[in-house]
Order: sequence, then structure tokens, then C-alpha cells
Amino acid sequence: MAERISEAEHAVMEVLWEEQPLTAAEVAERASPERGWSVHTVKTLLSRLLAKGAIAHEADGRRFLYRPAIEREAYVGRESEKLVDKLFGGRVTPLIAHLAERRSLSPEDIAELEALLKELKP
Amino acid sequence: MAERISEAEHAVMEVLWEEQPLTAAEVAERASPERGWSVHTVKTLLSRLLAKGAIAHEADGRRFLYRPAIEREAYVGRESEKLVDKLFGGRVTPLIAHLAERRSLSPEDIAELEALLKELKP
DNA sequence: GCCAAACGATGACACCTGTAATCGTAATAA
DNA sequence: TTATTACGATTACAGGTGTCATCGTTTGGC
Repeated sequence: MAERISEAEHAVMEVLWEEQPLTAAEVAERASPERGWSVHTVKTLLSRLLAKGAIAHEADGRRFLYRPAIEREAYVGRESEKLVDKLFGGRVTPLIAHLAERRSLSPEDIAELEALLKELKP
Repeated sequence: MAERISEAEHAVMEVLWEEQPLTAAEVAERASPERGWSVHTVKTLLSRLLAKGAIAHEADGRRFLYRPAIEREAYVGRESEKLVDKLFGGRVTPLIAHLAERRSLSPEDIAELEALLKELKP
């Protein structure tokens, strides 16, 4: 469950986080517009995610219904932490500084962040 | 130069960003404590980084001196953006919210962020 | 001048990833 | 009841990645 999820696998996870449970065909349908995958490809990705324990399936007649076995919240939290650790020694501020520089934050962004900070203060 | 840099390659880049230029042996020396790499491994990684254009080398007698060809700033900026785009639809605030939740921000972190926001405001 | 050490270049190899196709079987349509 | 279709399971295969070893050559020590 702490297994690494690849780029393509992540795209499948996003589909399932969006709507759930889904059959393999449905996942393919929803994922294909952007990725142009064959249904075979999607099935392979689903198998790998199953093996990693990132999703679960239950039988529905002859086919399976798939659903996420890990929460998106947990996943994005872990990934964010990994990036901050890897690139910024665990410090959040330089991350924000970088993002602010590269894509200027809108006044709304800034207001949001200020509100968030206010909440975080004791 | 916009080539993907792998995990192991990134570790080599960090060594070179820290100190530069270095010979292959020196890179291995500095990288090995944490990774336990053989010098062969490091040389392979250097070759691949060269091929990708992420580093450059100049002859120093019979060996090479390696140095980064891309700036750390640019790299971490790109990587941060990729994460924000992939996981948060490009929005910074939810990223911070996640990080704040998972590893509580210290009062210093919060102060830093506040200072940063103040600077960003017109 | 010769031998060992040191280099870069090249090769190796297993595992992961992206992207399918094929196989065997079960269900469905006719 | 048989032919087709729809599934999951299995197999495939090239390119990337992590991790080294070997080859051929240069050079520094003696």
C-alpha cells in the first residue's frame, strides 16, 4: 500500500477517485479521452494497482468493480511531503517562494493563504 | 535539457550543485555515504546525465571534471510546478493545507510564510 | 622502460513502466 | 445449441532505471 504508483497508474487512480466503483471498461472510457489508451492498457494498469494494493475489486457477475483502496488525501499528502523533503529539506517556505516566483500568485491565492495561516496560528 | 531526471540521477545532481566541478571519483565519494554506490554506478549516472544534457564535462588531463548544466533553481521550480499541476490542479493553497496538516508547521514556518506573503502583496 | 593503477567507454542484467495482443472461458444471442 | 462476444489472465516487448563489471588505454611509480 506504500508501493510506488507510476504516472500512468496515477491517471487511473484519478478516474477511480472521481467515480467509484467502476468496471475496467468504464475506467478505460473515462481515461481514454486524454490518454488515448486501449482497454487492454487500462486493464494492465488495473492489475498492477491491484497487486500493489492501491485499489480493490469485487466481483459483479463475471466482471469486476474496481474502487480505490487508498484515499486521495493520503496519497497527495505523501507525494507532497516527498517533494518537500527531496527538494527543500522539508521546509515549506522555499517551496512556496518558488511557486510564487514561477507562476505569480493571484490576490485570491494570497488571500487564501493568509486565511489558512490565520487558522493555523494558535 | 528538459529530459526527465531519475531519482538516482537527481542524487548525483545534488552533489554537483553542492560543489563543482568534481571528478567522477569525487562525486562517488560524496554520494556514497548515503547511497552506498560503487564508483561504477556513479559513472553510469554521470554518463546518462551527460547524454541528457543535465551536466557538462571538461577534460582535466586524462579525466573529466563535471559540473551542472542546469540550475538547481530551475529544476526545483519545474518539479514543484509539476506536482502542483498533477495533484492540485495548479492551486497552491491546497498543497500548503496538506503539508500543514501532515507535518504541523512550526511558528517559525508560519512567520516565514506570512513574511513571504507580505512581500508578494502589491 | 615496465607494471600496476586509474580512467572512460562499453556491456550487462534484472526490474519497472507504458502499451498492447493473445488465450481460455463464460455468457449471451440467435 | 452453437457461434460470437465480453471478460479476466497471461504473455509480450521496447525503453527507462538501478546497479555493476569488463575492456582497452593511458600514465605515474619505480
